[in-house]
Amino acid sequence: MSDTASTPRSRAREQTMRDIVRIGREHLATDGAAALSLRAVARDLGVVSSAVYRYVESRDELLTLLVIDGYDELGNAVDAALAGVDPADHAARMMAIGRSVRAWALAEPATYALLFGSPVPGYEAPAERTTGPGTRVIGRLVEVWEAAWVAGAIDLPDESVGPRRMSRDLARIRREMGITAPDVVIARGMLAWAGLFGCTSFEVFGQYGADAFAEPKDLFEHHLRVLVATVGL
Amino acid sequence: MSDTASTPRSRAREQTMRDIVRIGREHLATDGAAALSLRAVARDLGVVSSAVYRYVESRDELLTLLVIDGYDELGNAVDAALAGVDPADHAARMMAIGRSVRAWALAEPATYALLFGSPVPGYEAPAERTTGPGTRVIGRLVEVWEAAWVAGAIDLPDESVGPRRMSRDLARIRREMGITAPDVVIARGMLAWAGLFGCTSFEVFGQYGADAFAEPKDLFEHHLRVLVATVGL
DNA sequence: TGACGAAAGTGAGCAGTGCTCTTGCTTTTC
DNA sequence: GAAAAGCAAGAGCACTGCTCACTTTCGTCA
Repeated sequence: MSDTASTPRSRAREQTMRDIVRIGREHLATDGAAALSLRAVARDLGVVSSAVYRYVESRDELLTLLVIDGYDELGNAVDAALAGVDPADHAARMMAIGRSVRAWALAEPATYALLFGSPVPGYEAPAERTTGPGTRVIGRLVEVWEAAWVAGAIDLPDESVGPRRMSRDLARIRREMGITAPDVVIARGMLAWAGLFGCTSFEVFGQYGADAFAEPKDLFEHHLRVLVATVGL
Repeated sequence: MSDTASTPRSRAREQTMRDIVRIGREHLATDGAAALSLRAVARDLGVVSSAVYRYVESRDELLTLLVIDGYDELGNAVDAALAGVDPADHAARMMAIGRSVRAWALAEPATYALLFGSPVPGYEAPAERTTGPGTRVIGRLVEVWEAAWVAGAIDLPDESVGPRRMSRDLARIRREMGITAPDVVIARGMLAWAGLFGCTSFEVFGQYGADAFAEPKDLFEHHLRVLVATVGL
């Protein structure tokens, strides 16, 4: 691709791109998404503001780069956490995913907010560039659930989860993701997914109240255990 | 208080305040929180920008007014939904709360994002003015759980939910809220609360994917049922 | 009734923002 | 070595939050 060209100019260009993303991440962490300013990035880069537009089309484009960067980092954190867990211990794997999501969110609250908080007004992440890295976490979760289902480790009542039109949607999802787990596993898995991010968001965004808990991790661990049970593990 | 004074001038002032909040809400709905501009509000109000500062201290102050307004509206929506439900049918009451939260969030996504999404950068809602209206929904939920507990309608294992320090925190919460339900009810209730907002946020913020479900309400209903079961109802 | 004083509204101005465009300069390529 | 492409600069436009000196309006009280 472009990095094989490696002319001096293209190498300088890529270095500048990396610098821009790096400085953008710093500003994101310190000032938040809406305060992200291309002019400020340009100042830190030691360059006049208009020069940045040679590299980044717009402020929204920079946000998109940071979104992709954030999804990648979160995905790497989850993968790293999974590396040390027995592939056959499905509950432990789901717990590891949950813990690593929470830990990463607390470590990078601004980036977490950019990915999972309210959308930045007037900005919409271009799906074709963000859905790939954006689905890594749920992808890993689905892998765990599917493996557990195949291994017969999921204990759930074989209940109907909704009207037929919903089963059709779930069947399509099953087909697209190439899994075999039944409706109830997928539906409850999505609840666990939303619950995981609900708990994480409440903690990161301070919805529980300033210091209601001396050790919020205790509460999260309990919630995570219940969520694991919710999917029948 | 001040509305009893009712001098002509104070009445005009209050009307202007209402207009500012109304226009602010309109802009919030159409453009989002970060795009909320005092100058634009002033234009719609038919007044020069600096005049608005006679009524509102700053842009953040306006955001605070909108936050309070939003919490009030959500609280009213929940109360209205509860009005028609049998007080003894605890599960139905919890379902009603959940449905009304979701419905209001879908009807007012921008306000919902302001309340429960990522915090607006550089802005922090002053707790002393927002915690009151901000706790109405969780307050109603706690009422339902407590009533169900007292009525013996909650079926949960009497399990330990975490280390002793967590029980201390839960005991403090129990005391402050004047309830009697045990740790597991409170802890699982908080999970249900976070789960409710996790599901709602995923739907409002489009995390499920553009149109993965023909009728997202089906999925939400299923999730709500599971959440109700999570608290033992 | 008329004068006074407080409140409301004005407009200029500062510092910041995103973004565009022209103008020079440097590097790559032919 | 000349042409083409890439890069940085700086001016400029329209917008933002917010302040301040100023004028107008209006309620109250003598």
